[in-house]
Amino acid sequence: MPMVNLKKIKKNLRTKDAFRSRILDVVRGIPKGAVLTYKEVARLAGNEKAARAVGAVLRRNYNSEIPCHRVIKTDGTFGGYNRGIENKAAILKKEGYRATVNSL
DNA sequence: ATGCTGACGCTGG
DNA sequence: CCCAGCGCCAGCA
Repeated sequence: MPMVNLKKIKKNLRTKDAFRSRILDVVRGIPKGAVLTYKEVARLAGNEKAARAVGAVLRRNYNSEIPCHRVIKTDGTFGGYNRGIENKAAILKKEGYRATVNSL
């Protein structure tokens, strides 16, 4: 049973891997009825300039525990969705989202 | 290592 | 209002 390699863990914190998990963490925390923009998620994940990368990560994520349908564009449009853009719109409507949660 | 691509964002025209 | 041009970053060939 090897003990945890702190060095490696620490290094991971500033790696793309970490960035990715932070994104997922953030998205996982979006409450029902609310939505965040890609930019917001990027900021909460540590890099405001990485909005585009956020999309890239979410696009490749298929974990149903992650409500990636609650992430939309800054201009208010939906953006894309793995399981069908229509589905995304439908779900959001059903959840009755109001505005973006900038205060997180 | 290098070059494209894309669920983005902002500035102009 | 619509669109092209740039900048940005991670993912992948």
